Amino acid sequence: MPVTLKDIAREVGVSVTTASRALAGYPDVAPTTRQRVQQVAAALGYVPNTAARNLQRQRTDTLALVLPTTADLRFSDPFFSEFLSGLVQATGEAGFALTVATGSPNDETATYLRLIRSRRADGFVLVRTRRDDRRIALLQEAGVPFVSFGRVNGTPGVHCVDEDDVHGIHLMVDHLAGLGHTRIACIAEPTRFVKGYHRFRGYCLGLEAHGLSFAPDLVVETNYRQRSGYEAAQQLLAMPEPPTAIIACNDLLALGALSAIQARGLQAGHDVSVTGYDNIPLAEHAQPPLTTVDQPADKLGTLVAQMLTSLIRGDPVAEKQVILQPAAVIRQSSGPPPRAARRR
Amino acid sequence: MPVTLKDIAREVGVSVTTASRALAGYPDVAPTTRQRVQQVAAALGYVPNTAARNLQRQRTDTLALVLPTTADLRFSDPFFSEFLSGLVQATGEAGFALTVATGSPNDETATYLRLIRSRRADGFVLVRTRRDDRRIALLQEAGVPFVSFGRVNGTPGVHCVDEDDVHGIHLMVDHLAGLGHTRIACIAEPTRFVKGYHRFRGYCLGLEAHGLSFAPDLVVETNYRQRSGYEAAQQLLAMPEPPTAIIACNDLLALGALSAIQARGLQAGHDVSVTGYDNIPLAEHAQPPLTTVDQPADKLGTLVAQMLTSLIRGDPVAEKQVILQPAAVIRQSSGPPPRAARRR
DNA sequence: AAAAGTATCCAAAACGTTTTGGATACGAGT
DNA sequence: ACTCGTATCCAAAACGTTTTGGATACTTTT
Repeated sequence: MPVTLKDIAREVGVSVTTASRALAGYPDVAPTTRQRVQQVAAALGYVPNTAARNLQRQRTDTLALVLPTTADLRFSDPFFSEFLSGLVQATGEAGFALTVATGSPNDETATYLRLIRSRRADGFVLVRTRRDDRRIALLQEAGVPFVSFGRVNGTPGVHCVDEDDVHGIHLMVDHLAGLGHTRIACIAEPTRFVKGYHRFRGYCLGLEAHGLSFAPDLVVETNYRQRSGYEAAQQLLAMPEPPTAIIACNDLLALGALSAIQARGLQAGHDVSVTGYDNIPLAEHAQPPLTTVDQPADKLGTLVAQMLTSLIRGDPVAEKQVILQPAAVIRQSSGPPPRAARRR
Repeated sequence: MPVTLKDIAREVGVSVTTASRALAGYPDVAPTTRQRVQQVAAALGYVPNTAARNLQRQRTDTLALVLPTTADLRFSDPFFSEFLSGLVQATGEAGFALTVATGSPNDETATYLRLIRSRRADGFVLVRTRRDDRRIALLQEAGVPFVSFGRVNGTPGVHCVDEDDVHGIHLMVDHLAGLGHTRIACIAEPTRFVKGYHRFRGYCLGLEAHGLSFAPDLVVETNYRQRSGYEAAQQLLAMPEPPTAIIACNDLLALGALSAIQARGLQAGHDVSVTGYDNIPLAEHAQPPLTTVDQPADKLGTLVAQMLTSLIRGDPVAEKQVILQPAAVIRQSSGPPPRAARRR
């Protein structure tokens, strides 16, 4: 039922070769012939069979994204869906398709190997990159192009897109220290992930820059979920000498922290300051509106897609590492420390 | 570089046919031969070339999902990312791949036609289904299997998965009416979408069931964004005789409404009640925690994937329409109307 | 008039898999 | 000795496209 090149060739009275070359724009086909071929192709609604084309061309014009799916890293982050949105959009605009697969972390290598060997995709998008990430060596050895969302430092020559998380959190420390806070806690993402690690480092470096001492009990390393932010904040607030400010390493954690603060009868932004990271749409409408660091999710997705498709095409890629500079978004969840705390 | 059947055949000293049939489990290959083939295949890390296999089999074992991307329908809904998570997971478990494309609404038909004609996918997942949806006729005519998330009533024989939105919103009306509210507003999603339409109908039917009159000025039809919920609530609260309860047709809208209420110095759940829909993870940690209707996003995604893969395989599908029954989740954003209002 | 160039076309091969339709060899049944 | 079944194998075709390496006819140059 589907119309093939053969149908067009028959209809026009020309060979399959000529039909193919006419549509592909080769110069060795007469203008009138080309026109007739194009006309018939359009009339019949011809679209090349992807499998046949992929087989012959030895490429698929497809990017692959493997979603990390584990119980504790649930995939409900609004940041991620905007990232995906940008990724899909730019992928399509570059004439590529995107296939999304899933692989549990235990057979992660197998998932990637299968995708590579089956030639299902020409390149890979890496997300949730870890500091020691087996996927990188795997893809490099296989010689498959890939772009990581999240900096990769150890290995040279890795293409990646990221925002400067260290600087981003540093901005929050600057902001809070500037307001007079001295006991600043941190609800950290897992530091085995590069972004979580850099955010935590930004916290440490920020404290140092302001001459504040690092107190291990003011740091709670947790996962990405809002509930964890809630629990971590509860724990921090229950301390004998609780922090006056909490830097949460993403907005969901921060929203959880806000919730914990209010559940305790305290006023966020007054009794305790809270900051987040990502500036998801919800942050603006939180109660109180959340001070955070802007991370333009869909733009980052777009950049990843553009870099990866360029890489695959062999187009020159200006920068191997594109690191966006973050901007602070100051809202009402942060304010000066309460007087009682200031007196200490 | 990639290892093919030919490599295995040469290594084992057998024909390509036999190698293929050995791996495919045909009975006409000697046990010892099969074993050697399997062994060599495993040793060489053989994975069939997808393009070649698809071309020959005339199917792709792939599902397609076209993301709706427009300015006002931004794709940052946490509900959706969980839906996608379930979809991807179940798709993979069924041995299918998922390709995600994007199509602006103006060339939507073209996007689908291209995907169909290029034989890129064996079936389609429809989301954001509209009441009058051209995609349905298109896919039916093309004879391509598809499953819609969101009921499709007009056309018979359409496979779909949904939650009973009418009933879900009805539950919220019941709840609010039971608390004594009589002026119940509605912030509706666009009613050209089936789910938005059914939710709005649930509101109307609910009012009717409780003998409450329908007031057009208590209804604001908007889009899916939180900001819109904020603005709609502002508008409702600015009325000379504002509603005592607001039914928002999804959680993001509800969160926006909560925000507007607090910005006005009112207390949600006390001065004005608010309910949402979807029970996204954020709802539980909102301030105050949001009364809403549970819609298990990842389960719905899973169901869609399972139904669609069964459909493609030709397996029997028990029910063409799987409609989950919703459950109310009562939290603190809803309470009895303030006394001043009750007196009226 | 022959040679060289140019414009236009196409048959056949190739991509890697699965399927079709036998072929071969061997032992059992007559 | 001959047929018949059975177990095991494989050459060739097919899927639909792109690419290779000419072929043909016509025009221009020498």
